Amino acid sequence: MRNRMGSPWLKGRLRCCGYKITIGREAILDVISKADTHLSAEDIYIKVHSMCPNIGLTTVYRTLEIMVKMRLLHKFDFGDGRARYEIAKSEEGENHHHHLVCTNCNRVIDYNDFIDEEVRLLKETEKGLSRKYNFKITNHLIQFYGLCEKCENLRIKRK
Amino acid sequence: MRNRMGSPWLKGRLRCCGYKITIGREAILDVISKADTHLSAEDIYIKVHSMCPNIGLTTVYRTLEIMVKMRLLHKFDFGDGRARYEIAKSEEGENHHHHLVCTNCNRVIDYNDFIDEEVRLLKETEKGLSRKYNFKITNHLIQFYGLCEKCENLRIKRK
DNA sequence: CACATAATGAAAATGGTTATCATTAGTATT
DNA sequence: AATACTAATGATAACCATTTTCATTATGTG
Repeated sequence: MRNRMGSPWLKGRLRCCGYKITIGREAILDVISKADTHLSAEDIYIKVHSMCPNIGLTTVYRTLEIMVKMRLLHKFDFGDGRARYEIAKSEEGENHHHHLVCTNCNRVIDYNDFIDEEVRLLKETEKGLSRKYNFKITNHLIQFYGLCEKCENLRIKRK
Repeated sequence: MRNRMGSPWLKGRLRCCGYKITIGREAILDVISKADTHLSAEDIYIKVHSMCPNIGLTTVYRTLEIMVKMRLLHKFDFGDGRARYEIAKSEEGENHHHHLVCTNCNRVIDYNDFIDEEVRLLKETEKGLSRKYNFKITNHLIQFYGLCEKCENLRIKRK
């Protein structure tokens, strides 16, 4: 588990989607799957670049795009002006979580309490929505917004 | 209901938050509350500008920011590279809805089926999360992603 | 009515993301 | 292994939504 470089699993996924297998793609997925926070494209670039200095920011963006499309990654907007990425595990898996986003400092807390019931309800809703709107649902997003402990304490009325 | 310009309600809200009352702010809220789609800052600017030509894009951005902060508006990211805004009605109100977002063409469908049960569960979850993470929750976001009817039909395997 | 200061508009700057294009590197076929 | 076809790449520039700056104007208070 320490080093997934050369993961045959990723190779298979890339190949069967018609994509080529490259060091860059392996390195990028490796970095994201090891991360414990939500990395931005630049965060990922810096980490990947330190291992493979011949991988540019452009490639990072392109790779992120295809991996989101392949549903290997989730892309989030937490309101700080840049996209953030995390590994997409199965929706019932132990890794599945939702987010609490502080609207003041943009801190993000992952939670997986209450997830089971949320997911159960979402599945129901999905079924109904798919039928009614002829919409093929592949993913959902739940986020709560508010003030984290710190920001609530030093709450500022204006600005 | 046709013309809310000069709404004493907005005046009160602005005043009690320490903001001044200006034509621009009234016009901007007026445009958004009459809109039936999710407008971007530029959309709003164009509409407001046609009525009050002396209101600039900068002011629109600044006004949107404070109105989101005052929770008069909700700000959304539907993945097309610009923020979109809608009037924030009460969460139990008849206007409350969630979104279905097409990841291919970025079309957004508002739905309010199943909302009641979703909202009920969210309230529960909120309570638990607030307590556990000491987080003051003010808002939530639920979105489903997938392919709308049209895009699913002309589905393209790659790119 | 005058004053303090918030709000504004025009213009420039910012910064995340995308497009361009010449070069490199996978992969399937010999 | 060598070839050929084409996807992938990196450097650079372009893009474009949003913010910042700053001098000017307008609002609310005393």
